[in-house]
Amino acid sequence: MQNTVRTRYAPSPTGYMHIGNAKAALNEYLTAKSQGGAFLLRIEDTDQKREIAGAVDVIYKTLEILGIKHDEGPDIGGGCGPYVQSERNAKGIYIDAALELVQKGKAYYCFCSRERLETLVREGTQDAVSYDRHCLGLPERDIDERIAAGEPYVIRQIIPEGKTTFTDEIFGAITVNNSELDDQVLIKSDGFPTYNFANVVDDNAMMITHVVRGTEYLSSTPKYNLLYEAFDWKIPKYIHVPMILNEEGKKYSKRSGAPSIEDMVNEGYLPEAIINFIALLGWSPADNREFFTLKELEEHFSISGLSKSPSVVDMRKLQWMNAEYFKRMDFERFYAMSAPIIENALSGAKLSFDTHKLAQAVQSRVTFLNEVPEMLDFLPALPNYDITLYENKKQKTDVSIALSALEKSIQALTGIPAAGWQNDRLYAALQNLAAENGLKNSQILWPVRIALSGKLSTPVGATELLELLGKDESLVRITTGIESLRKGNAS
RNA sequence: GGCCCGUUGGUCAAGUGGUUAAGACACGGCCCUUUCACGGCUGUAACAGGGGUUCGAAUCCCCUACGGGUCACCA
Repeated sequence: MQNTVRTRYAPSPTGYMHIGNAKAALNEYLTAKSQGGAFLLRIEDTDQKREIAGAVDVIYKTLEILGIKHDEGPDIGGGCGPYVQSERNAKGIYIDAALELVQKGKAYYCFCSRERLETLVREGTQDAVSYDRHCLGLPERDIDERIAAGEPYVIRQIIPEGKTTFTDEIFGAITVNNSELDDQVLIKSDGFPTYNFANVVDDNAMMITHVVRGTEYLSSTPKYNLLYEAFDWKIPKYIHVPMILNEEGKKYSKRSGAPSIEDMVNEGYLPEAIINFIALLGWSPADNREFFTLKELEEHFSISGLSKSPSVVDMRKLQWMNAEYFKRMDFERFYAMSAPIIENALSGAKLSFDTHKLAQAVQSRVTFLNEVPEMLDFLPALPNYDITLYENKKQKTDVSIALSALEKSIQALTGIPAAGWQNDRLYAALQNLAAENGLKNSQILWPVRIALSGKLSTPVGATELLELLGKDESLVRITTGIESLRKGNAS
């Protein structure tokens, strides 16, 4: 197949990956995969000062967690390697490219010191600096001598006069006056290429067809075009996607305390929920559907669904989605994930509980797995609780109703043999009890549930709790409840 | 400050000249074998403002406001 779509995620190894970074990778990935293309990973480590040890491994690991697989990259190779810019630089790829432009008269050596550069101020502004082409047109002999003498230099591209227009797949045609642009540095004095330059050289070498990146690159895109034009290379399609903002409306970033994907997963966010959630940020499917696996996204993603304006991350919606993913998960998988937690939470208990039943009870009401221990903490031992829990306006119960409800319940329950201690039968018995006494179901069931759990909320209802705790323990707890209600009433 | 981009409810968003301006999260109410939840039903809530163009504008044009991005030997 010719003209296959090729995209790349090209991070700098400067630390962990957060939602914003993951979204960037996902955009590249989906753009390729939705069109049957290839997705590659390239490491852009041209700034040695900012590099952080181990960051590349974090990138591999995060992408793996999320299920975003690259087809080519430093770890798996491919036809366009190496895929790490420092390695490419060692092979002279960038300097050769820059020299090619010097040869063509489209770039030049510049020996200006940083001190001199700082004295340059763009007219009409306070702080923007513009290079004055001081070194343009130096005699070749001078250049050779100064280089031979070891004087540091950079290589700059000559920005031609006129205007530059590029077309973005989302924003359309954008035109900028070249006078806005500086003679950009291609090769830094440390011999490394600048980001922009390396990016263009590599995207060309790696046959990247679609450049997907954040809108913060919109205003530097003319520089990219000028580079492609200077080399007479084919310009890729540009797709500038809106940025991801945090709750304060600022760019989602490490600086503002964005958590890493790894941390989020450790806290209990499911990778598939994260993927689903971030996919819907700044993009919407043609049919307004909300739930997608990564595979489904690959089929449904389309550039036309991308929006122009930035979107704010709403963690509550992510949490909702996480809970949805637990609910929709098949039980076997949920059981495998939750059973160890349930068993650990109950490890000190004298009673034994049916882990299977507890897992079922908990599955539909959990947002994070680490909530499970707290949900079940009343099972091993009845906690101390305040008798005000028995008061519930909506259920029309108060302390005195609760007391008589419990007294009547304990009689009715005592009569049920341990062998028939099952939810259906228990429910029927308590329902009868309510009917006989002219009470609402909830006026019996609420107090019973409180007495059994000592908590306002439990993962299961009153009669299921009875079954779970067993006859003996249930009667003990209800008796305890009666006693505390009597005391409370008396005082 | 120059240049570039954006602006539909608190948030995500549909919508591309004619709609009662979808849907989701969150929030409120009601219903349900009881709590929390699930589920079902339902409510509050939006086209930044002003001018045009048009029979008709969230949709097209202009201006203003606000927000963001960018102007590096950082990526």
